Amino acid sequence: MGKPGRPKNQTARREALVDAAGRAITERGLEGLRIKDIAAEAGMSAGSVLYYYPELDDLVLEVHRGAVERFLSARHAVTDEVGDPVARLRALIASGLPAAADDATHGLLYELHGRADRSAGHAELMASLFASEVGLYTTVLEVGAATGVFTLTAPVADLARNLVALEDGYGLHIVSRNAGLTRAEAQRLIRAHARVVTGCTEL
Amino acid sequence: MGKPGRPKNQTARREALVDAAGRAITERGLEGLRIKDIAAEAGMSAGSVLYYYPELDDLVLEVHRGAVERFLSARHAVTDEVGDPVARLRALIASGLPAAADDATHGLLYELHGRADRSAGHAELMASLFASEVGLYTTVLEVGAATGVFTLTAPVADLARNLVALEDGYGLHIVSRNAGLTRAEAQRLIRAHARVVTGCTEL
DNA sequence: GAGTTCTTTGAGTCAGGATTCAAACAATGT
DNA sequence: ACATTGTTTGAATCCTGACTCAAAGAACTC
Repeated sequence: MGKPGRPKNQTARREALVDAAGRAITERGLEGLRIKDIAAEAGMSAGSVLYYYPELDDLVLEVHRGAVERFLSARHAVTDEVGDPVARLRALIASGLPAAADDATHGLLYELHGRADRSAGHAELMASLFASEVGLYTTVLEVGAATGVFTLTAPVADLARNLVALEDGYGLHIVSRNAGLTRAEAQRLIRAHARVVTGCTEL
Repeated sequence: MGKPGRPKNQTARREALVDAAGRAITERGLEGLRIKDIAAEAGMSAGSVLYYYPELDDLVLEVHRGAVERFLSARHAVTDEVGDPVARLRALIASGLPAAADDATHGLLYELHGRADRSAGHAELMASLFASEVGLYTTVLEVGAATGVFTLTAPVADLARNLVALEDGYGLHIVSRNAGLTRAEAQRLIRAHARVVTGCTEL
């Protein structure tokens, strides 16, 4: 029937599996994750999934790692495009909110973050993501302050963390389909906050 | 063996089940929820659980509803104790953060909020909780502004929402065991923010 | 081109948990 | 006391999905 054999190299197949698992999770959620679905999504058999990932948790952790990585490099890319601190900060804020309730990346991230309270690995990833995001805001704020465009009202580390926390809070509500809170509104609110704490009216 | 019969009234048993399910969820998580566990926790048989809740989702939704209710009335109680707007705002902030990583109520809430993206019922509860919390902050801020203790830097509705979003964002990291962020630190950061936007230095 | 190794498959087994259900019995009414 | 109805149980059944494994076959070696 099928076609047993020896088709590909290991790393490529693993990537395919991580990819497939990511899709499966966004579709049915972590709770509804079945290795059969992963296999189907990757176009292989259930046996192969176990062959590469005897411990399913490892696969899920890999999905998380990948999502964090992609998300961060996307944000880096977005902010590196412009030099002006004001435009940068704006871009940073925009890139931190889910595009819509069904934003795939954010959906994945929040779903996987939910594992953090029971899994050290996921907790670590979540914490490192937070730290990196704080880092992004920190540098942008510092550049702005050095240029004189921003007048910071508090230690830059504090401001950066609050901005990330705001993102996370609003992001959570957006992916959760809170009807009283659109993405545009959240963006406006975060910007308003940024305007106050940087003393920069043209934000 | 056991003792079949007709022991109690319906509403009491349902409450017991909701209670038991809540405990089961905090222990093993939503994903590991087994009706056997609920039954054991409630001191009855699996059959009885199905008798009262043929649809398990209804039970979980009830747990969510209960958690939101308790959480809100606790926060109301805390802020109603004091009259001074400054003390009130402080108390409100303190009551919005998880006591620790294993805070039962917050754990439950975040776990259940995670369902919101797939279940309209849970989404509604989450949204209504958000709205209520915004309401709490709104009144405190308004009173403070009227008294002259606060000088608001933006529409009160905006400030209130940002405060709740901050709580949610930091709360998420606290229950997720983010090692780089203690409850005390989060509280300090939110207060610092509040100080800036209310222009109230003694916060 | 025969042997070796690595991959893949799918059928089969196994375990765990949901669901069903008949029996048992308490409460309540008559 | 008897009948009726509402609750409870646990054993039996059914289902789903994880996991096993022997067979098949590709790639690679020499």
